[in-house]
Amino acid sequence: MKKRTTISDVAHVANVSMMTVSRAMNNKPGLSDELRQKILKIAAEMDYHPSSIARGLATRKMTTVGLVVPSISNQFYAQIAQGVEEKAYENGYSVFLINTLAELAREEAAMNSLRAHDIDGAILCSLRTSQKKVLKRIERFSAVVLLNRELHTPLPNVVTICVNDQRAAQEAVQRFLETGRRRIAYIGAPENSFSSQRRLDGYCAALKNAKVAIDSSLVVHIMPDMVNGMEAAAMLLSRHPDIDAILAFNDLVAIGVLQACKAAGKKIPGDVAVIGADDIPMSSLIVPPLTTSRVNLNNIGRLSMQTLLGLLAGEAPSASYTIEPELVLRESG
Amino acid sequence: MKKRTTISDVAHVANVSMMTVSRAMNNKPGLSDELRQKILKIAAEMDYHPSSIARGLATRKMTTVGLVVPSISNQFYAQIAQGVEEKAYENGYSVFLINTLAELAREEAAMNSLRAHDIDGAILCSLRTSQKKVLKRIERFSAVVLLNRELHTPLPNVVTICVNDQRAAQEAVQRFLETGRRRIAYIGAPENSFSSQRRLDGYCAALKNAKVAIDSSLVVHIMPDMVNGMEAAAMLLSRHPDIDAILAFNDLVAIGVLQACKAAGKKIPGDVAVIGADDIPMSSLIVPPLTTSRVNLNNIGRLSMQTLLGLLAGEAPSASYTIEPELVLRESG
DNA sequence: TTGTATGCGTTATCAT
DNA sequence: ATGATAACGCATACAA
Repeated sequence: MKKRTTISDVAHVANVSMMTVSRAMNNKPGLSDELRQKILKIAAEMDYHPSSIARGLATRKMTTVGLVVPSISNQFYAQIAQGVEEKAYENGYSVFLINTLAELAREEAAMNSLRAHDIDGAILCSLRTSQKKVLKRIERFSAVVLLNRELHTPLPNVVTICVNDQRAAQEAVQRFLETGRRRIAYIGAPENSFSSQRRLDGYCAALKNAKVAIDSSLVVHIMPDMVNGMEAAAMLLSRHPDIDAILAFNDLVAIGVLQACKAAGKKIPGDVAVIGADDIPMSSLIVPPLTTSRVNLNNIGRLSMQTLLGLLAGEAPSASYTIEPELVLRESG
Repeated sequence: MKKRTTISDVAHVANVSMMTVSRAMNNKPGLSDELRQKILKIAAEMDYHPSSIARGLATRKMTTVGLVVPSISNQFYAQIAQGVEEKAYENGYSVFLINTLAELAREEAAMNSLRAHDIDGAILCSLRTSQKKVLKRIERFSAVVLLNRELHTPLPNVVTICVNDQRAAQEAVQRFLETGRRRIAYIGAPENSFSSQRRLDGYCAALKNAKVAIDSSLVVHIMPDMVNGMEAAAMLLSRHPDIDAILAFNDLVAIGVLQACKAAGKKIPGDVAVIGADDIPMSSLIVPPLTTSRVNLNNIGRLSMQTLLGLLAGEAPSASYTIEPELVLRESG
């Protein structure tokens, strides 16, 4: 490995002080344009790139941010991550990626790691850590964006961005009701998932509005993926053959549900209507095309990073954003 | 934001020197067990976490690695990233994530950024940068893993890991030939994609072995996603109605192909057989289930990180790995 | 316009 | 076993 070129190396070659090189590199005033150009040229020739850690130590700004997600292999977070990274790149920031697998210990480890790396800000997605502990950790960061996680105590350096899961679920169930369904099941994520909880609230609200009794045996909680969705739906359909609609936590689960319905000989949407959430790319391509609620995840990622940048710049943006999903009516429900 | 607790703060409270605290925190010899415990306890109470950037500046080891991918929203890379991050976490490393969108300028920017951040090593996926420039950049890193990119000049600090795309494609085409197909199309990624190039090589090799003439009008290059796959297949089928098999660059493209076939009234696999690559989760669930070649992407990610760690530890592992995909026969071909 | 001294938080090295 | 000092690479504050 080639040795690092330092500002001192450049200063020597250019026959100036380190400070002059520093000023030239950072586009700061205090030297003639001619000299600046000369230094920049020498730096380029020497392939000099300032050490951001040394700079960070000196300035206490690392131009790095942390992105904490349950799992980057989940398309939901991958698309958000793409948006975050794009916006970060556009603004000269680098991003640390950390997966937590939705485990509390990992979430804590993630926040400690980010702190150790002196990140400027963090985007924390779907945190399951308790309110109290979140507050405890957040006070060590200068700026935080909380995605799909509410915070009861507003803080000046924190913005929350939440998808309106409740409204989306409520609309979906209303759609079921309008098309004559009455035995409506909900396949949610684990109970400590805030998103799933909010979707359950919407589900209950819609049923209550329509004066349809809530049957708790029609509500199940699973780790939300295709296979579990399929199994949960198969179980529900065998125990409750009268089910005529299923609201799924997300599209992955919904696609599993579709498979289970086919296997059980149920026509979709004739016998059972199905609605998912997220509108992942495959949802429009499977048979039947899935009715779902859509949010632009890439935009959410970009918005999150943009908001974080605002916070870092000292702006005082609104303490919370709500992203409104749009119900996409296709054939499954 | 709360002010950072430093080693000096802890030293004061514990009434010892900074060095003693440092030794205690790093489990180094040079102090009684009793004192070590006392210091550790005080550090914990003060919520002291060493600054990795300061430590990095002093030791020139940042315990960070860079992961460069074309796009994290592509499931292929997302799953690899998951494996990389998991293995990194297990070994106390943090990972910088950078998307390049397969753009050369971005790839260069990515490598400069990683260098500026003094990362210990990098995992570079599907790099399109020229051999010469890659060598130029790589010499600044102490360890590099190149994924799905060959390097003609072996270097002591570089390991390449490649999926055997050629063999996989060759096997797929052989399968087509064995089932009587003769008009076999290939829908590949852009021409500067090494993976796609290798798949094309396999495609040609299989045809040559079977003494089937290669018709270049049956080969097209697209940005590999579902929609483009669908459009490319529709175009191919309308121009060449006699096509009886299509090899797709990956499953996403293959799924698009499936849609196009249905729209064109082609039975699968009766009229047209289709084989993809990657075995993404949905491939087994769509109708008809997709024949494809499978590699364990999470494992590849873990292997990459493991290999990088080995390199950093000064081990001299084999200069290259080849991952052998497995043809998964389902119903589409 | 340019340079010097100092500090960021930590560890290596050398001393005690 | 413990501590003092320098150094890592850079920028801030101040001086010239």
